[in-house]
Amino acid sequence: MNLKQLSEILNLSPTTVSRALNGYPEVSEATRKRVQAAAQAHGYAPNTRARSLATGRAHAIGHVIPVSSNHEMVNPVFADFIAGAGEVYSRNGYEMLLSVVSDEAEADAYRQFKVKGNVDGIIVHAPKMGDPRIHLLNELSLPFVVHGRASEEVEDYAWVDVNNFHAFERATRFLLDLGHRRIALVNGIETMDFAMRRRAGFAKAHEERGLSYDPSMCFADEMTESYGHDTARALLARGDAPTAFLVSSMITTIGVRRAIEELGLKLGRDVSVITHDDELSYFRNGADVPVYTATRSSVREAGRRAATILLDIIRGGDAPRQVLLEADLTLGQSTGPAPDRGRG
Amino acid sequence: MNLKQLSEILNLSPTTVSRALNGYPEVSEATRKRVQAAAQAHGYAPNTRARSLATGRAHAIGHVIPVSSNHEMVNPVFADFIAGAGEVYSRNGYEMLLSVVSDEAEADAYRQFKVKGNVDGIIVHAPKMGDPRIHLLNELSLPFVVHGRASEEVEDYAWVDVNNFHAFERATRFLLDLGHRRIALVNGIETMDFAMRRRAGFAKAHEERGLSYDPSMCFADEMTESYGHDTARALLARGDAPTAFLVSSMITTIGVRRAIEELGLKLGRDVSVITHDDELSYFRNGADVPVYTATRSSVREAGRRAATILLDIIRGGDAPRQVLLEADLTLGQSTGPAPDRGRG
DNA sequence: TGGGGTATCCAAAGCGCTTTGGAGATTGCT
DNA sequence: AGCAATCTCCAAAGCGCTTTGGATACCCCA
Repeated sequence: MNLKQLSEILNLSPTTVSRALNGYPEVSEATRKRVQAAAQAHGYAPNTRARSLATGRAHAIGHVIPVSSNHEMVNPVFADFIAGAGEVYSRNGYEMLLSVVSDEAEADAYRQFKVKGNVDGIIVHAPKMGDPRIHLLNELSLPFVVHGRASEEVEDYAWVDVNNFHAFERATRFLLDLGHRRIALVNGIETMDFAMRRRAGFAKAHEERGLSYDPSMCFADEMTESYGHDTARALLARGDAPTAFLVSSMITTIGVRRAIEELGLKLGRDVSVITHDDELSYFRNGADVPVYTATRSSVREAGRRAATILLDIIRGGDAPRQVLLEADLTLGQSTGPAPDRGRG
Repeated sequence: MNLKQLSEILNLSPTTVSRALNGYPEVSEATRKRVQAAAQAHGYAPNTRARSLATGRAHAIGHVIPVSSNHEMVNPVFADFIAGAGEVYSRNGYEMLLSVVSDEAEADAYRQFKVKGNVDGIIVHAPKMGDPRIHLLNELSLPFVVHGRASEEVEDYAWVDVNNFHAFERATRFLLDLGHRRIALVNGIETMDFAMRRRAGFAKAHEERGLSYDPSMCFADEMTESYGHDTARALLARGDAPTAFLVSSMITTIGVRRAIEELGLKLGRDVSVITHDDELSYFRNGADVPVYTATRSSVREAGRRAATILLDIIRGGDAPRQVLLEADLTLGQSTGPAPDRGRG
């Protein structure tokens, strides 16, 4: 069933049917109703490709998912981010185009999107410091929103980010307040912008109290479970073992926890842990009392916000282009006062 | 830059340029080279929408991601499955269209794909027993591959599945061999086909030894971490606590582990656990010696296989349409002989 | 009655590509 | 040399839709 066939059934021209369906005023309410009813009855919906070609708008948003070439890891937050963004897209009649691409090919993926004209805008994931993609996309004049920010970037661009600096600054302060002085930072790869900011917050909290931290207790890698385990295991074997961990992801925290338990230590008593919690749907941080003390911010909500901004840009709206979300610091069972010196 | 402009630069007709680029034989090798070079130089790539309209092939595959309406959960295996499928798509010049949709709206999402003509095929996720989508898609005559199977379905269809029955049968046998007699099954929702099959395998292993299992030790729910925790916590408090757990997902197993440790029990000694391991990229099951004894099957590989089959169907190929992957049973540190009766 | 305004509908062009059905140039063969 | 076969290339139609620029019919008022 296409437009022409439907119009023949109705004894109308394709023009009128198209206008009726798209809400143009040049058609009487009576015929509009008639057309809508017929479209419904025959299960007609305009062919996306034809409409896109005619209007020049793809009604689709592109997401480029980078797969790190070394570990072939897919960041687990993508699923939830995409779920959030997807909600907004469907509600607005947009489609989501996913491109799974290895790191190096990413820039080219954006160019392809532009040249092939199959998206109206793009969401940029996982920006690195001074990420070149921002310049590239501005140059291509393809609307985009970044999930995160790219420091050192001077150009103007739209973004949705969590205040990672502030979150980790607060978390660190909290641990210092509890008397912890040897705090390990188990961070993401620090070319990633969020990781760099978290580290800066961690450092700032020490500085402002005139304390210094041990760089040999700061780690940066892809946030897998085994990374958390192996790092914690090694650290806890040291003579000057840390009394607290600040961990950048729930998954990695699971590994840290495993190490702690293997050594017969008790979480929240012998060792304190604060994690960053993206509120992944399958990994809620406890029900009544959270299991982990955590800096918390919903990545799904971030997805919604980013999508909303992008659609607004495409429509030429004037909503704010930059959203900085503050993370909650929720108190859970994984933190406690620093144990007496006697232990170490 | 479009076809016409490029052809003007080259002093050729659009026809010739199109043919040169698409490898038709009606054009000399010399001009083909010239055309390709020019396309490269000017960064030309055909407009997807126009090409789709002309050829009637969308060069895109649709994935419908259902978001369960009650818990708003996104299955964490999707990310890895999609990464696997995405690889195959990009390699073959296909795009991936994602539709995030609540359970109820799913059937309609497929109809829309068909009517709007923006995909050439569909991957069906998370089939339920006797899933109506299979009949629907056959009726729509839209090529599709199911990730999993739908028992009670008599129609013919393409699928890629893990032998869930066999995997859980073997795992159960293994626990029985170790002397375990009270085994808890912490399963996914049992309207899901895979969950039902796993339960059947679990039952079969008992039966064939003339043993019976306690239905009050069988659970079925969305596979979150807290589900695993709360279930194990409750079970271990019982007088007839299980000595072993068979768990349907790594995430849920993390919760089970947490419960075990909270109670001061030792995994692999006091309580044995076997999990199903989808080989999620961020959650590798240990390095040298696996942490968990597990039935293991790469969901990413399943994604690759499913995508490959789908493209073959679309091209009218004749590769096998049904792939049953056997899961490995890998021995890890989470299982051991059943503890003496004395303990309970 | 007749001219201007308004409401309603339509014909045709065009979006950028592929593809059918030739046309012209070149070659091979007798 | 002359004709058919073969190489190259091209004009034009068409994919299904939107949109510009009318055309027609109807109404109101002088």
